[in-house]
Amino acid sequence: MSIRLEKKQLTRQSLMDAALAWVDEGQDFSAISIREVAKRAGVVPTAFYRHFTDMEDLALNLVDELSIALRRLMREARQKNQQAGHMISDSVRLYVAHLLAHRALFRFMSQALSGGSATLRRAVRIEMQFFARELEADLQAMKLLPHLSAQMRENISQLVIYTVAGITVELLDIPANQPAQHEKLIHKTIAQVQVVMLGAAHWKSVSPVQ
Amino acid sequence: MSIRLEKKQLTRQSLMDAALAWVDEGQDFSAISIREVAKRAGVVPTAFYRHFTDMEDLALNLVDELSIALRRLMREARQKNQQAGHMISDSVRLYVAHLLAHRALFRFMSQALSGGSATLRRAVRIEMQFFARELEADLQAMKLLPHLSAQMRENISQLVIYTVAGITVELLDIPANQPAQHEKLIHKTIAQVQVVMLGAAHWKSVSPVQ
DNA sequence: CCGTTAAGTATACACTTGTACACATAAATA
DNA sequence: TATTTATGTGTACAAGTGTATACTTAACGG
Repeated sequence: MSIRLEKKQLTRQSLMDAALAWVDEGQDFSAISIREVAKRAGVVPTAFYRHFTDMEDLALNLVDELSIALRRLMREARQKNQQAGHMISDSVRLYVAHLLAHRALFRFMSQALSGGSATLRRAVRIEMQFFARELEADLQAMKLLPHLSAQMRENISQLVIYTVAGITVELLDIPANQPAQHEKLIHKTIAQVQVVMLGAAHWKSVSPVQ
Repeated sequence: MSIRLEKKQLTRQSLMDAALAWVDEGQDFSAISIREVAKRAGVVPTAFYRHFTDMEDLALNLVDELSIALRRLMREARQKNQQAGHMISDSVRLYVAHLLAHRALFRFMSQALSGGSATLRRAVRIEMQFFARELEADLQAMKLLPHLSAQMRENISQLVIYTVAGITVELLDIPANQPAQHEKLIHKTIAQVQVVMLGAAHWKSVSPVQ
């Protein structure tokens, strides 16, 4: 890459990192200003416009980073869980590890899911849908829940995502130095996902429980 | 109530309504200013301080309104579903009805759950926990899932809440005039809750699915 | 090597923001 | 009825905001 582009990418990343750092401090993404993000990136306010038109524009680029993080997570999960005896608990633990390694990014995600502009919300939603579809594909590949329709399997996958989204919000509010509380949450979530999979295994198109 | 207090409550409510209206327009709660909320309430900026110290203070009072709405929802659910053949689907439908009747309040809730200040997040979380505990109490009263420990029943209740939280975010992004899409989501959610309850019914302390 | 280009700077302007302070006025109280 | 009190007003100011415009200067391409 040319020197000029390289430098450009550098400040661009500084700007995005500055916004993420703000979120990581517990501040709301929608409450940061262009000037503030520029200041923290060590750059003059107007330089911001060389990279993004808007804070929303920057946010959409953060979604791309999120996307990469999620894909990496999935790849790693597939490598580790191929023969699988503790598939669910391993996956949840792996997710939590990634979550803690990218706190700011996941915080941004859960904020953008219900805050932010309509387009931003949509972008995050699409990422989560993609994640759910991949999960469905894995279930199919592993010949799990073969008695269910593909649609129902995707529905189940989405349910698992929602469950995991629940732990996400809770974990992000626990200080990083409280592993005991982390463990509690993890166990709870593992049980929840297991209940979901157990229910799916017994599902027969029309459930006896209504 | 004295005339003075009555008038005070009136402008107080105007301020809270103005903030909710802002959220209902799709704007972020954390992005509204004291001046803006005062303007929309038809009152001078400094009058705001006669009622709230902060926007966060106002937000915490909105949580109280939310709390009332949730309690009303639970009471109604109990009255309607006593003998119950379609308990799950009826409950989900009732929830969606309340959600649509108080769009702004639920939007505020889902924003505050992951956005906002730590205390605000905590306040909303506590409301949801309360909701989950009530659900557990109902399960117990109806002698549903009697083979589970109280803790596991609460865990299941929380799982149901998360599931419903999922539909909440999705529903709020569908224009109000698209009942067909609403129906789709409702059916999906009903199925999800049924899967959860089915899994809970088959749960035997250590799940065969791992 | 030298003119061109584009990333970052400097300055400027019109707004909006939170909040302090002194004030008006209607309700409460004595 | 006279006095006090509290809700809402009007004005003011320093600080922060988005963004337009003209600029420097280092890398690029012929």
